[in-house]
Amino acid sequence: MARLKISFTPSIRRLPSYLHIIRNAQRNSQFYISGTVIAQELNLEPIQVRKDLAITGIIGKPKKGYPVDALIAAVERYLGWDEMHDAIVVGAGNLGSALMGYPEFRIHGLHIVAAFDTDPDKIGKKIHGVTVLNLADLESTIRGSKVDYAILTVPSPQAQETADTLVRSGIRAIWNFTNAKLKVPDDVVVHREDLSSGYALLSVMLQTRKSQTP
Amino acid sequence: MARLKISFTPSIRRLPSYLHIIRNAQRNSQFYISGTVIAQELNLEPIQVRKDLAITGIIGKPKKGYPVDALIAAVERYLGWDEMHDAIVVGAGNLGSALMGYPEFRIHGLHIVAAFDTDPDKIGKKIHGVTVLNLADLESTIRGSKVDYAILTVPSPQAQETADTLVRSGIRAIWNFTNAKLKVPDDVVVHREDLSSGYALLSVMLQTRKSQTP
DNA sequence: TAGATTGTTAATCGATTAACAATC
DNA sequence: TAGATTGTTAATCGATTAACAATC
Repeated sequence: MARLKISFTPSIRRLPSYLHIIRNAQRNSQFYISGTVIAQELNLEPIQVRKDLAITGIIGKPKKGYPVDALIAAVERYLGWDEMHDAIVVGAGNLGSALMGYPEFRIHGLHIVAAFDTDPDKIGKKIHGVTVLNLADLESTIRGSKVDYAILTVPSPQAQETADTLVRSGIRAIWNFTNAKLKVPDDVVVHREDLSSGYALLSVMLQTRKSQTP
Repeated sequence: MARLKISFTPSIRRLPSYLHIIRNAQRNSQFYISGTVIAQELNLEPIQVRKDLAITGIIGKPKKGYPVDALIAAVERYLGWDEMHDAIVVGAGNLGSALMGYPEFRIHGLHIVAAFDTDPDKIGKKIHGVTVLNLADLESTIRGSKVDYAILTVPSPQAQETADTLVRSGIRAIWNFTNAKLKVPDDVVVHREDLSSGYALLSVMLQTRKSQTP
């Protein structure tokens, strides 16, 4: 079970932040934006921004910076955000519901077409415009469709079982918000989003900062 | 505006996952757990797990592994999760509401004592057991209290303004779920949680995997 | 005992940062 | 033109991995 190793992981993770700033520049009718400016907005080093943007293939102009429209296109292209991808939310609980209503996903090409849950009170209802279907019907509904992404927000103990169903249904990518480490075939990609890890970092930062202020 | 640099950032981010596995071992009445076993569960290298656990100060026993109870205590201690910390949620929208109902936070010492919003329909109501108060009253309510954390889930355009209020109110740590890069004094720590960065990674993984399957 | 696992010290790897020539 | 900014090549830094003696 060899896991896929992605090069430039930290750079890829920074690209969405850059994109946000570049889009703001576009909204302000700027034609060029320099790596220096992007770096300033994010408290990063300009050289890091330039290196990161280089992986998208964009070519900047000395003295002016990067052409805004072309840069947005290059970043979106690199991230695969230039095309719409259908997604389903599996588990229409608190977090799943919040993600259905998260407007930014649409901007990034993620189109949530349905949600699935086992709760009879939720099945048939709409949450943030997304219809909740019976989880038991997942395979028959999704199989053969062009849904690429599953956003997995079921309770952790059900995560593996649900992931198995997703794989059988032809899902290619699972965004795993549960605590479970999922076992999936090699041609299915999984990214686990761990909210606790960010909290751990903040917690250690707070302790460090506290002890520095005597 | 020097930003705090935390050493061992990747290690700290992995600790919550370890903790989850070690807790399971405890539930199964195991007295010892080896780094090898933890590594297997998470598809990591055993040496990485040992190095990570070493920063918590725990001492293992050759052949047996780490004593489960002591290991949990050491990790929690290191993360500052051995004591309860009061937190507020600022912005009781979809995401904010979901986080109020996220049961894992309590296990990790995070106690959400109140939420704040500007929406008159929400003020006075309870969401997942948490009372929503008027955002206008934030400073007077929080000032002088022992609330350490603010979970910031307001719309991005209001983020900086709200953060300023939080700082004036004596908040020490901000968990920033908005797109805004916050400007805060040096004695306030901020961690920005960027859901888009995880999605970017998954998206690039999907493309890479696709192109490998011809 | 034999062998699994630890912790330490060293080697490797990859990401960040620095230096600087090219250029608009 | 002068100077800001790019892209490239090299140096540094930190994290991961390897090797291995110690040990229960």
